[in-house]
Amino acid sequence: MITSFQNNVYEVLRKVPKGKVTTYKKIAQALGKKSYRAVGSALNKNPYAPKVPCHRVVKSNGEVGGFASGTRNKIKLLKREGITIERGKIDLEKYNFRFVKKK
DNA sequence: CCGTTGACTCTTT
DNA sequence: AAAAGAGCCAACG
Repeated sequence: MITSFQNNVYEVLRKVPKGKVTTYKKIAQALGKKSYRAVGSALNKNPYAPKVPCHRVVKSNGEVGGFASGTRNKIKLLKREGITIERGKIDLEKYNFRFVKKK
């Protein structure tokens, strides 16, 4: 069962381009909420695996975070997209993606 | 409806 | 720097 909340998360995350990453917090903010945890839960159930790049979502402090198929695998995928990860952390300043802010 | 759990985040020790 | 506590929202039983 796909809830509206999950659908929102997937739609936003779908906009993240290859080679960039976002954080759970930003997604929540994009939805106008502070449900950081709920966002993670939604991604864990992610029914649109190839459509939604859940591996491009990291924690706000730069750590990779979690992954349904193993954090190790997540890191590998990110590196494959051209993202450099050092000591299990990502340069948010470098790869941080901004959702189109419509004024 | 209430309590527990979770791929989180921030502040304080 | 590392650990602990508090805050947050949604899904499940």
